This record gives sequence, structure tokens and C-alpha cells, in this order.
Amino acid sequence: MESRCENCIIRQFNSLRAMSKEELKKVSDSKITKVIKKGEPLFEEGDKLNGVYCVRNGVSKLSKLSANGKDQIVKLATKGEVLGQRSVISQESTNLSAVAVDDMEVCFIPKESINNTLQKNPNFTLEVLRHMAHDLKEADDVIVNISQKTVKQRMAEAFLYLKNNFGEDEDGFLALTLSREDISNVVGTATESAIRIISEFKKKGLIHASGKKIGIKDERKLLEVVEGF
Amino acid sequence: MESRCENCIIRQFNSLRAMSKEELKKVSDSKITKVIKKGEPLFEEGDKLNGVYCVRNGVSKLSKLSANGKDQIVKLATKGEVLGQRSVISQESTNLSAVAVDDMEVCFIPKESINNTLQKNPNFTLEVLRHMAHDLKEADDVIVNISQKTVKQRMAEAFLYLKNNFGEDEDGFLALTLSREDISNVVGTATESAIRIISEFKKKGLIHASGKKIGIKDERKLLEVVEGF
DNA sequence: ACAAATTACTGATAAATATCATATTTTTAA
DNA sequence: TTAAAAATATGATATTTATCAGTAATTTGT
Repeated sequence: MESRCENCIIRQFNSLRAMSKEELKKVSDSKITKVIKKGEPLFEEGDKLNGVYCVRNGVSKLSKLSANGKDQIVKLATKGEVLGQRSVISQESTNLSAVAVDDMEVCFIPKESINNTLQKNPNFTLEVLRHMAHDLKEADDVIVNISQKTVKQRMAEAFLYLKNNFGEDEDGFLALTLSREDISNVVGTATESAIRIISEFKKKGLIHASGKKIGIKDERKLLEVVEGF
Repeated sequence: MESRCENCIIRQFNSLRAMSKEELKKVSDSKITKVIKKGEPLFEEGDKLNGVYCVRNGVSKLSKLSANGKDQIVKLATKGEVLGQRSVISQESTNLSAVAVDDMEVCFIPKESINNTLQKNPNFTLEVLRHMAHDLKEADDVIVNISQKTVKQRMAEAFLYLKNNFGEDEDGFLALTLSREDISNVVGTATESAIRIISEFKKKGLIHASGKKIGIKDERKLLEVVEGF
């Protein structure tokens, strides 16, 4: 495992690349590398975060619990993404829970290093800002999708999203395997409805499945479903 | 009308307050004050923005058109808010349209002033970042609301939101008057459904209405509806 | 002030989706 | 390994919401 932030490849993918040598050294000296097992939380809704988590490996679901007890997954974060930024920046407790979907390896970076750099290095702040602008745009898209598309359309979209963002394994299955419940929480529907649509997609030859694993069989048709045909 | 940014009260409400005297002077010299009539657009989805709009008066709806031709209103922006920031920051064309809901008065600030300050003044960048962090948190809340609450719950929530954010006039009506269609686009439902629920709320004494104007009659009961009772 | 256009409203019905019940399969832990 | 637990699957049904059709009220432009 690479232990010096200066040499960490992951850094290339996120805002940390805008840090100066000295800043990076401080981060490196104060960071703590952690292994999070599948199903374990990085943090929970309402926690006050004392730092951010830089994902080195694995995938985390960011979700928010609703009054009726269902989780809505707002984002799936993978290698190179930094979690908890918003909470640290706004100095509020976090509004999302982060739970490992895979076994994960993350670096915890205390907020002091972050805040210090935010105040002194405009390039870094601007990098973070650009990232957040992007996240906000994505969030707006999710809002429009959820409110204007049918569950079936969103299910099809979710599978394409999973392929595009997490890829496929050698057998043609989606590299990120989610439980049916997680899928339903991404899409924002009842688990039974998600399962029903998976069955339908299987019958129609849009996807194939083996246990939890799901593979995309006919991307074109899946895209047609998204478009509403 | 106040013509010098340095003296503009609106500035107190937004990130511009973190600008230095000189930066503010530049902004002031390059800004253009515009009057936008109710129903007119500030900008449209897909436009490349050459600057941001600082709202001095009136309200703008930020919306995104979906494939089926319905608008989803993602945010209602009022006095003190700055529109188009995200687009300018990420140097992409905007993903939202901004249309005046009221008669508006806005200052257009060319992107050069903004970008320049973003690169040189960490305090300003941090201010903008904090704002965006807040917007992102709100967007996450909207996602959870839309996917987990019923239309009726969201309608009740919308009225409370309108009261809390835009206040009431002397006769006890919501200060911001929206068309039924706009309300349905905020809530993310069919216009007829929104109208039906308004009728129901009227019958049950939760709200009262006179033409377009809607007033909150029983806030407690409205809150109960939001909570699902 | 008035005709035209838009917006608001209501009912009937269809479609989408959630919920409940229960069976089957898969995973987990002793 | 096996019993228990959890996840997946499917049918029946209820509920929610959208759509279509049509009328009434309001707003707009001349």
C-alpha cells in the first residue's frame, strides 16, 4: 500500500492534485488509512465529521433515510472521490450516510488540513468548487429524472449508469453488484417493483442475471426504454 | 436605484461580500443592470453564460425541461441570490433555464470579474463554495422528498416552503403567487393533480385561496400532512 | 369593453406503482 | 452441514397518480 500522499495515484482523480508540496506533506502526515468491510458505515447521517474520506478502493453508497424508513441512495462514490467534503466545508453535521457496498480502502484526512488549504490555496478551493458544481448539476438531473420518468425508465437508466461508471467483469456482468434493495434505493422505488422490472427486462432479453449479478445484454433496447419507447 | 456595487445592500446576502474593495470596483464598473419582465427568460437551458446574474428584486424559477415536455422547477431564487454561477465555474453551458416569476431587477456581472476573483481571492472562492455546498444539500433533500413522499405530502411541503422563504402579504396570502402549473412543476406532478389537491386542502381548511392567491390557514395540519398523517 | 386565449377546475377512466401475502432461493452462522 | 435468517421472486389487490375530455373562470391584447 502506498503510504505517501505525494505518490498516491488516486490523487490524480480529485481536488488534492491542486495542493502544494508542503500542503500535501501535511495531509500525508495526518491522514489515517482505513479498511472498511462491505456493509460497514464510513459515517452516518447526522454525524459531525472531523475530516473527509478519500476513496482508494471499493464503492460507497451515500444515502438519506426518509420518514417511512426507506433509504434513498443519492450517489455511488468510487475510487478517487472524496466523501464528507460538504459537511466539512459548511461546518454542519452530514445529511447523508456513507456505507461500503464493497470492501473499501479509504484515507481519512482531518479537517484541519483541508480547511487550512481551503483558506490559503485558491487553486485548491477552485478545484473543490468545480467538483461541487459538477455534483450539483448531477443532482439536478436526478431530480428531473425521478420526477419525470417512470420507474421502468429509471431502472433501465440505472443499469446503463452502472455499466458506464463501474464497468463490466470478464463474464459480461456489471462490475458493481448491488442487492435488489440497493437497486430499488438508487431508483427510488419499492424493492418488489424493482425485482418485477428486472424479471421483465430478463424476459425481454435486455439483461441477463445470475444470482445477484446482472449483465447488460441489449444496450440499444435498454436505451430505448430510457427514451420511453 | 443604487448603481455602485460597493453600496449595494443585496451584496450582504451573497458571496460578493467577500470581495475586496478593488475587486468590487471592477465588478461595479463592468456590471449591467437589467429589468426582466414577468415571464421573460434570464437565460435558457443550453446557453453559454458570459456572466452571472445577481438578483436585486423579484423571483426567478430555475427549471429543466424533461423529454416529455414538462418543466421541473429545481429552485426558486430571490433577492440576494446569484444565478449562473455553476455554469461559469464549470465553464459549461447551463443545464437550467431561468425565467422571471415576478418582474425582476438583476445585475449582470461578466464572468471575467468572477473568474479573476475566484483565482485570486480564496475567501471569495470559499464563500461561493459554502453556498454551493448548501445548494447541494438542498438538492439531496429534494431528491429524497420526491422519491419518498406522496404528491399530497410534497404539496403541503411546498406551501410551507413558500411561506417560510417568501413570506405572506398583509392579507395573509403567500407573497409569492405561482400559477397552478408552476406549483405542479415545483412539486413534480401533473397540473390537474396539483389542482385537485389544492381543492382538497381548501375543503379541509388547510389553505384558502382567492384566484391565484393562496394563503395558509392551518399550518399545524399542513405539517401533519407533510409528516404523513 | 370584449373576443380570444389562457388558466383553473372537475369527472371519468386508465395506467403506474405500492403493499400485502406467500413461496422459493440464497446466504449466514452455529 | 444444516437450521435459521435473509434476499429474491411472483401473484393478487389496493392505492396513487396521470391522462383525457370537457366546462367554467380569468387574463390578455386590442
